[in-house]
Amino acid sequence: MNIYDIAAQSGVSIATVSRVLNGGRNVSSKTQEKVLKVMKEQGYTPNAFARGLGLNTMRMVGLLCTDVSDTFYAKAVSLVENELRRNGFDSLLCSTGNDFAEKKKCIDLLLKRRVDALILIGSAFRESADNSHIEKAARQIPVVIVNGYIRLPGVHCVLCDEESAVRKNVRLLSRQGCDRILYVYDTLTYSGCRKLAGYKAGLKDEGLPFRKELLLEVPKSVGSAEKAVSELIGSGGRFSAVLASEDLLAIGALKALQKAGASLPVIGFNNSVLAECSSPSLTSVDNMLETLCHSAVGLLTDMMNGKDAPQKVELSARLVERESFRVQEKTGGKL
Amino acid sequence: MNIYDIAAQSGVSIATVSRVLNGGRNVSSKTQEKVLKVMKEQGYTPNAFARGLGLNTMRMVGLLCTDVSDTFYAKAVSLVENELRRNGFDSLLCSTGNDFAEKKKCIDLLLKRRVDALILIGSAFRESADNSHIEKAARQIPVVIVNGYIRLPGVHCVLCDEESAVRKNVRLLSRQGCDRILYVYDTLTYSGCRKLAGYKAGLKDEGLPFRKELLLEVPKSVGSAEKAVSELIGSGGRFSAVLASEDLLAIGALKALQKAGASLPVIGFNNSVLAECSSPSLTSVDNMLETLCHSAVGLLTDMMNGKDAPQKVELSARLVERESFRVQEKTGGKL
DNA sequence: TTGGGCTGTGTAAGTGCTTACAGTATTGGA
DNA sequence: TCCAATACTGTAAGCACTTACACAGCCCAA
Repeated sequence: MNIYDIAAQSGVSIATVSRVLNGGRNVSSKTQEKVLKVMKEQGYTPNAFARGLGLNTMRMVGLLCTDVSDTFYAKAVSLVENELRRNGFDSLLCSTGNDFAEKKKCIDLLLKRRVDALILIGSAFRESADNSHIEKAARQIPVVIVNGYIRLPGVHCVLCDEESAVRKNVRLLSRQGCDRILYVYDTLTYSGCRKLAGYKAGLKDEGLPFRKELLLEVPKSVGSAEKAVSELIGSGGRFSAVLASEDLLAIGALKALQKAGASLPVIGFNNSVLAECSSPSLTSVDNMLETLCHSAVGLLTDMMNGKDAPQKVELSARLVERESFRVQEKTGGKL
Repeated sequence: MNIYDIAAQSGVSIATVSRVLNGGRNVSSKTQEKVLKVMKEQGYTPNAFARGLGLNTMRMVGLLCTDVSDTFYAKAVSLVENELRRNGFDSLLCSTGNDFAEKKKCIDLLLKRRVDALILIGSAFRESADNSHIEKAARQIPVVIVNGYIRLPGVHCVLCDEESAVRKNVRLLSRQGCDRILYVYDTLTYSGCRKLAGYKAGLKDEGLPFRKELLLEVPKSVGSAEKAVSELIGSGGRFSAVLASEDLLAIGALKALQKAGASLPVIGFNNSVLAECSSPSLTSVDNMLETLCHSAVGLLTDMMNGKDAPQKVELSARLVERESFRVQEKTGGKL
């Protein structure tokens, strides 16, 4: 069943059928109706590959994501996918894990698929790393990074000012009298570096000394954060509040504190579902993921339509206060 | 840059180049090397659309998922995508939400894209619903449902025996002396119905009466479950344990209990990250998602290779005990 | 020396669509 | 009544690949 069959049965040429397929411009409404009717009767579906070959696009966008099973990235993928579909694009998903080589391979894979654009979601990018594969992609198609930043020609970035967010948090805690703020973090991606910078800047703002022993780098899981914080407490580490680069880590810290019978302000990051799940529920930074994803797709479609788009879009974050912020007021810090 | 250019520069015909592209059978190793070298030099990438047209496949699989931002589904998508990629297939993702029409539209979309197979993930299927679109898909390509079940020709299902799991949980709680077990659930998908059936069967096993007032249907969120359970407690509802169809709901219940100053055994379902995040951490049913996803892709590839595959694969679930199961022992139920 | 089988290669006919260009019919104004 | 403009429609040439089939060259057994 192809365009020739439809043409024959409609008594028109394949060109006319094709025109109907592509919106029916330059086709009399009578002819169009006739052709559409035959198509429907025959249950005809145009061959997407042939179409792709002719139009040189299948309206697909590649989504490269570090880990879809991560709550935060999953949300981003969901938002982006929906927005793309609303714009007539389907999403080819690659969830790569943190492995650099795997990411590279996936970008190649997506380019081979001839996707129309690429969206990189929290892909643990660092400016310092070898980003030649991204550069290569950007030479061919529009590339947008969600919640990350690399300064490269043709690579557009949509992110929120996480540095300021953390900085503000430090200030908040300091003004509440917390002078020893523990910072728990995982991988130092671009985002990770910015947050750490915010932590340091916040300390400086408040005239607090930066102490190496209040930095805790751990793998990204509740368990590892809990263990690390417990150990710190066990070995006599003293701190009066906890800031984390990720809700998961904040929750781990919260658990460690609970076990130690302590109750300190804890602030997470990403404002994921997890924040609602912990007890006490977790105060967290909302990095405006909805808006980010919306803008990302907006940028992309603009670029695909030949308009030019800003190289960097940066939003402000928003603190969502929950119980973990107020605990100190009730019970007093104990560490 | 196309196959003609490569052929010309290699001094061979396009047929030979094509053969090299497709594995190099019937090509002398000398010729193959020569062609590969030219390809590399020229940075040649074969056109995927033309390839798709010729081979009638682009090695893509459609992933239809109710909601990728849901922790459980996200994990499934991640596992499936990885496994597919390992088998040389890319994943076209559609996250539809619960809307029936949207799902239908997405299946059509994916069929139009000429995907090689379809994987339906937790797509809230009901046997009773109109599944004609799925049936239609199954007539064209292999279809596998992960964690759901519909009895339809050509539709293969991979799931775990959730009914038995819940039934066993009821028994466990009953043997601990809990005679009024609250069941909190959300949508009655196939999976949802099976779990509810397990609850009822478990009660019967233990000679406990089924009480309508111990059923709580709520939207799938922490907040709604918390609210509903709080209200139940407030209005004098009495129960001695909580079973939930979903970790989110279990956590909501846990929070309501905490607020009421009560401590009862609570068991969730899915064994998601959330279970580790709550305090007390949540005992939950592991429905073997890794194995399910692995088998699903196995089935699919078998089917695509013309082998026949079982219509239904059913695994046993596994209870993962955490703190929320043991609370009663420490503090005694209070409701 | 011949012929059959094998290996490697090329020719050409698909694969199903888009679209530039040409051509026909129709309309309206002069 | 005629001509130009307009509105449709068709022809045919892409698009970049795959692969059936033919064939050339080679080896080896008869």
